[in-house]
Amino acid sequence: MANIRDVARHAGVSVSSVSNVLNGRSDQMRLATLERIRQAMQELNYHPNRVAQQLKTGQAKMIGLLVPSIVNPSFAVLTREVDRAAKARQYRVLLGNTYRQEDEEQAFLEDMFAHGVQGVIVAASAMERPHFANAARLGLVMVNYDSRMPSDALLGNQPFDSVSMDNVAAGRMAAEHLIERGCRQLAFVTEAFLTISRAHKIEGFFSAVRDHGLTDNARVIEGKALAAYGDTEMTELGRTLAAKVLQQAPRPDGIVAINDALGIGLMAGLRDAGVRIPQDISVIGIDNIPLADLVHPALTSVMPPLTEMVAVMVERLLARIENPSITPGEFLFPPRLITRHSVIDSTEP
Amino acid sequence: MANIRDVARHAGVSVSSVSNVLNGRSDQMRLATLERIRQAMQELNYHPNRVAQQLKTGQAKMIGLLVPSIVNPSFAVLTREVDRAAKARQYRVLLGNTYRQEDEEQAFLEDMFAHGVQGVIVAASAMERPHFANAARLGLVMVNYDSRMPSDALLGNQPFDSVSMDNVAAGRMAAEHLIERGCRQLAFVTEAFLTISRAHKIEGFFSAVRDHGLTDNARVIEGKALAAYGDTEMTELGRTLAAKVLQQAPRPDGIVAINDALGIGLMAGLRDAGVRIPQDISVIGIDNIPLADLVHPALTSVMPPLTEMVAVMVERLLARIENPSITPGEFLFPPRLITRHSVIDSTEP
DNA sequence: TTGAAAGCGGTACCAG
DNA sequence: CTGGTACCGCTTTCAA
Repeated sequence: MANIRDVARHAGVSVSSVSNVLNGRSDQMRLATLERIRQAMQELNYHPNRVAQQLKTGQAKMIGLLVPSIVNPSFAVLTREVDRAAKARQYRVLLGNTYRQEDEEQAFLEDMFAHGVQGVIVAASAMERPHFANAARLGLVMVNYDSRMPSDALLGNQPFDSVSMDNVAAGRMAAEHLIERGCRQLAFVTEAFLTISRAHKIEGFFSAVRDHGLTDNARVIEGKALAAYGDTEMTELGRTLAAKVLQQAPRPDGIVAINDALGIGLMAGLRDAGVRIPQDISVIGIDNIPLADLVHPALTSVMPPLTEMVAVMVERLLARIENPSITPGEFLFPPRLITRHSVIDSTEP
Repeated sequence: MANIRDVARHAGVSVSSVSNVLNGRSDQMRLATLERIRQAMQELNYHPNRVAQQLKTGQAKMIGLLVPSIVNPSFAVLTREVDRAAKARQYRVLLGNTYRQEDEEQAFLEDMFAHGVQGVIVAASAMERPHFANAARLGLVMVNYDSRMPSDALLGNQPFDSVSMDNVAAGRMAAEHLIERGCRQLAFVTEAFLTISRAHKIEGFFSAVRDHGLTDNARVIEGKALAAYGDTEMTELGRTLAAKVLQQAPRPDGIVAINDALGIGLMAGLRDAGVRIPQDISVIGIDNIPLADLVHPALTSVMPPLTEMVAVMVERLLARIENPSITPGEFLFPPRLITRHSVIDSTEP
């Protein structure tokens, strides 16, 4: 591995000159010198040592990505997008699975400091935990994805950016789709633990229901999952909640599931009970995980515009690393409806 | 961020002493000094700068993980296990999605050098591509997971470790399970592109078939996927191949799918054609992705003992970084059968 | 326009 | 047992 001195010697110039071309300050340089340096780099197959650069400049060219579990397809897709966006700007991704555990999160943040990583994307974590605020105070730039803040009291003076789908709109969009397709007895099925994004989805759901004068026919059905980070648990919960749905009188004919995994479990549970989907009951999810396409009937879902969201997250992260005085902001993205086959189409025979 | 000099000053000792306790060379040290240093570290909330350590020692405390696509659940699970194993040894994981593209792989390897990463786990890639051998020559330690070598001619003098499930045994185990459960018309359904692991699975399949005198009733059914790295593609291929399966005469009553994703698509396609699973046709996959549990009927599958395999991969990686003279080896792991509900149980009524 | 040299935060050798 | 110091590879003044 050749180093900058080798290149300088080989080109018969000083180290500084090589450093200058490395950093794009070759405008004032004599062309012949520039050429000689370029040549030398080529011939020695020189690649600057990022570690040394980093030690000197404090710039890591790495961003951290903290996810509850990479095995959850939503986060796998997020990770791919982040990797893509980072690569486009010559950054690499340091991944951490924290299973929503405080000690893992804490350890991950400490490692980010130790590795000189200045920016981290934090997905779906309880950002009110003190170690996040603490890390922010110590200069770590963070962008939150799909916040789980328990209250929005803090919004506006958070120490990090927040990028989410407009969950109120998503809840409304889901409910409205069901209503449009002719459903009149609506239910919102969810995990009992209330996060801000869940509260927003429910809020949107009820706002649509209200607009259509269906308030008396709408309700929330909830149950408690054993663990909240896997999809298996969500699916199991959905399956369990099928019974609860069928106990309702009058029985719902349209259901919004808080996320696709739960919706898929719910469909399985309903089917086991002899219910036909969508003929007897329509189901719509929120998330649009790849699995939605593979079940039968394929699950209609409301999806976040992930690529755009990730672009903004990475952009903000790098901008705020550059210029720490930028005030953190909140970014909301409109959801999109992906129509598949789990919602009845009354226009068809 | 306090540095080692701050600690030394605070404790009234020299930098070297602090460095010594940092590196566990405190045995010869006066206890009082040790204590003072410990105290100082505490009080200043000192965390050694890994970047500086790395520049000095060349040790990165990071390992690279190259996967075709993190969105493929098999690789997501692999990634989680690698992250776990790495964490247990105080390492972090640098992730790269390369979509099996040469330029992406090449760029990833170069970045590993630039970041001072000395060990990389390479999953399911075409290891005969020259940039891998080249990276090995330049000192990068690699462990291959689930090799895609087109021929085993090179085995034994490869520049990297190779860790795989015993694919012959896996193919045999799958076929034997079907036969035991009463299937007599067997088919092996696969993607047409032949990798070594695929060839081995097919070999195992036929060896079981032969042992039971069923050779005349067994065949391979294959199709070409548009892209080979995603699961969506595999699932689509499976769906497509359902028609081909149903054209066979006599119709198969037991199918081994080259991987779970394809098996899941196949089940979807068969179901759409009115075939009941497992009553009409049994399906068994190879992989055991989390999805297998979420579809209906849940997919019986042959699984690699992933946790053990990852433990070996990480162990070998770190051992060979420590001592580059260790000869690369090949490690084969026996598969396990995970019984679910996609294979008929003739013992039940 | 180019070069010399200090220093980023550690490590490790050698002296005392 | 502890301290002084050269050095890892690069960036960045400051001088020439």
